[in-house]
Amino acid sequence: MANPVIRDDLSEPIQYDPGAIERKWQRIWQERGTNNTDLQRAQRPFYTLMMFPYPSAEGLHVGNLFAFTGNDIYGRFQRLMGHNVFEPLGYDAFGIHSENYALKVGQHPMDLIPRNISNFRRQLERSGLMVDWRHTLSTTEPNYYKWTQWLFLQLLKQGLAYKKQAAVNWCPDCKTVLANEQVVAGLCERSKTPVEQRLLEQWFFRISDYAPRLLENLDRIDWSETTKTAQRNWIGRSEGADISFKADSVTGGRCEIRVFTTRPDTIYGATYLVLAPEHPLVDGLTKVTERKKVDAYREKTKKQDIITRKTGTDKTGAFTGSYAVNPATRKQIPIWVSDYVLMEYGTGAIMGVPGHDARDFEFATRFDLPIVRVVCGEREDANTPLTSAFTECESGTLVNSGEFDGYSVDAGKRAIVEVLSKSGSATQVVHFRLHDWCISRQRYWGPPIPIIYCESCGTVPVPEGDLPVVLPFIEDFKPDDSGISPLARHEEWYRVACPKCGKTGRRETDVSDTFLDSAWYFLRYPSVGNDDVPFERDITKKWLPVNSYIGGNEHAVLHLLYARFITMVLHDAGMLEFEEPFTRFRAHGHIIREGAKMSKTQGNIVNPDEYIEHWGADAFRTYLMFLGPYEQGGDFRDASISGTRRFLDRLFASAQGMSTTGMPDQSVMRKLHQTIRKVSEDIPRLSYNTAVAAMMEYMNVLRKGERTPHRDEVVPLIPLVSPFAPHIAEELWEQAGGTGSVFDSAWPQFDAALAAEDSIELVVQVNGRVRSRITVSRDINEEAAIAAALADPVVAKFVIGAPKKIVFVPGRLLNIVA
RNA sequence: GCUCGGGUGGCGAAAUCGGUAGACGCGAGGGACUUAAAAUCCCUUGGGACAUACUCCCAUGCGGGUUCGAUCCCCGCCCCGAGCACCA
Repeated sequence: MANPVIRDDLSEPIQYDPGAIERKWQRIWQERGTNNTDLQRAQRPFYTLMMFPYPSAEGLHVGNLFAFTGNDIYGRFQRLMGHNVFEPLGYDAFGIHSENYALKVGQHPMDLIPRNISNFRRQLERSGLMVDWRHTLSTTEPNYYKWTQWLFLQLLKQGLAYKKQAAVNWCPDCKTVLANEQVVAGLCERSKTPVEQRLLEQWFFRISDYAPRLLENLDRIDWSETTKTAQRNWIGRSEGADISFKADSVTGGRCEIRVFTTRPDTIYGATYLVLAPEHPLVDGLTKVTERKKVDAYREKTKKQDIITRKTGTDKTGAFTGSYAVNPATRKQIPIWVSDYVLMEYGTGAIMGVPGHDARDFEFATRFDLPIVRVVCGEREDANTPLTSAFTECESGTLVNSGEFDGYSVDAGKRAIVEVLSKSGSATQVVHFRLHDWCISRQRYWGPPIPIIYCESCGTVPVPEGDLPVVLPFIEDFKPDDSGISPLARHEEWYRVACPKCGKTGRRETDVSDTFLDSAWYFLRYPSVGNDDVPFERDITKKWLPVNSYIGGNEHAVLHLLYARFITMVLHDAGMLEFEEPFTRFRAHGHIIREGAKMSKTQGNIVNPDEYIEHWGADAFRTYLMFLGPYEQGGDFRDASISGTRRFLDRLFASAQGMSTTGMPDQSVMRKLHQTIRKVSEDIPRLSYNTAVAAMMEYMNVLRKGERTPHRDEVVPLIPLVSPFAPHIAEELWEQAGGTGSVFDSAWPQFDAALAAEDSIELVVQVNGRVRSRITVSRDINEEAAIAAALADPVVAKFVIGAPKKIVFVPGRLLNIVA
């Protein structure tokens, strides 16, 4: 054990040299394996996870570092609290982003990505994260995506993967399929060309089967409320009824049109029906006289791209010439076709209730269809004309609704469905807006979907023993006008023997969505190194679910939902004991710079290397955590970093000249324990900015006046700052004679008795306005407080006559109402 | 349009349960040290009134309300950010 450093000559202060200290400790951590976790022998496992980055060519973004540092602090804190913390980090390196960049710079992603990863690794190590690098991974490694392909086969086995025709976004200029995220206002993000729609055969996962569970479980997990809300909205549960309308088909015979509505109470106001243009019943319902118009309309809407259709507001449509019977009114109502009804949602057909739905009102006005009031509020009656749709239902009462007149909206819903269900024309149902997950990508840079098509055997899964289906190195990976994957140009790759019959088959040439790579990576980390299984049973049981997950809220409805879905599927297959992967999730905020968004084009991106070089990683980390509330983000201002650096300078200086004799100052010790309490409370709730502020405050107290701080006043501060500034903490810990790593020491114990103040400042208000502050004993009672307050001349001045009322908040405030 | 955040000094921000508005930091001003500068250290710093002090008034996007007391709760608006968007 080293002796505490005691120096006589303080005139030449030892300079704090972050560069040297950080290099030294990063080397020692590496040599001693300080950041490695013994996963097998850990007694109190704590898995802390951050969303893994996409390793871009530009290098680590300061936003990544902001996120990672917040996670690292939490992990280091848990370690000091006695947990065995596992903090892995890997790379999400497949995907269109990497591919487009590779195309732009004319290099191959297989060359580019390893270079980017090693640059990222260098930057991440430099920033002092407590990452166990023995467990890193990249989604692009065959020994990782082997298991991504395996996962696909498991879903296929469970009947949760299927193939169907679906529309994709197509950019005619880039000659490529685009992800939805790359279509901005109907235009290709890169070339600004209008995006077209193409119909292609695609693989889907039945995530919509899991909608009820994905929704219900949200009540049981400790996640940021904003994230849960986003998922709830995305899953979009709607309670209502499917109602059947009968109509005569043009080919003779009756047919039944099922519509979905959340407002069965308004059925007496349903004056027409609308089918989506793709609805299978449209053909059979279109009269000869109308066929031309209807066909033309369907053709027109088919050509329209997804975006125009979604954002267009002017209602269009065509009349089929047929009529259906409203089961409530028994009246004949016309059947229309319009693209404001979506085939993908509900039953692809609706009943038009123009009086009580804004869109139906617009449609009925446009095509002169009857508008009937069937609900009125407190100020209307059955005959009050409608100038817009009346959608208020809280206070609504049914009118013009036959036997249901006078019912409230809620009672009407129940009663009408009940009556109609007796004749079999209504069923209570729940619909979700969550669609199945399309995982096919007609691109190169992803894991090939492990399927072989055979003329005699059909769709054949690649046997698990043959995995991985290795992504071949090809030069011409640029997508072309054909709308098929670049891999489809390589017969030598896709032409293979059918695993079942041995005849010539053809590989699936699409690759899977990047989001599938990231939907299970947290299961892999603990088992990295074992290539025989995707995740080891025992180690998974010990380490999962993830204790703490931190990431950006932009993934609230994509990655976070997919990861939950995949976990549930594996749970149902008996491979996992839990069905929710992340016990606690917190969304971090985003940082901007000098009030503006950071962007490449604006040239205002913070390069972490330069800042770390200049200020040191510790000061940079501490500043990132100090600049704003972690869960809300903040404004990165270059001029402000000096403040956190100064704090570390002072900390370093204070630790150089500590006195080891005599007793510590009592009021300093009181402040110290108040600081311990504050920091211990702030870190778990990710209130890092206030934790740093509290330590700065303590530093100000410690340095007040011309005194040499006592060892006992300084040493407990070292573990306290260590999560934020790990290198300087290790250095000071060593200097102070600590054994081993500071991270294997203990978090300082808060002593309530030491922190307690004897006297307090009691705020005295008169009529709710602060008039004075008096110093009194901590446990002063009401009478004594009143007496002391009235003795104050300023208070006395405002209290005229006997007080009407006294409000006394012990230890805080006294309010005299005069 | 809907949903979720947010709006507080010159700036980044605090205020954990309805109880001292502006902690902490930056910047700015003044001072000490220095031949000088940097660094460091000390003091001041929301706005206004008063010669000064004591003190008082105003102030948390805007307008109301509840309360002894509102940055915080309620009602009605405005603005900024993010996400979703014809979801019946």
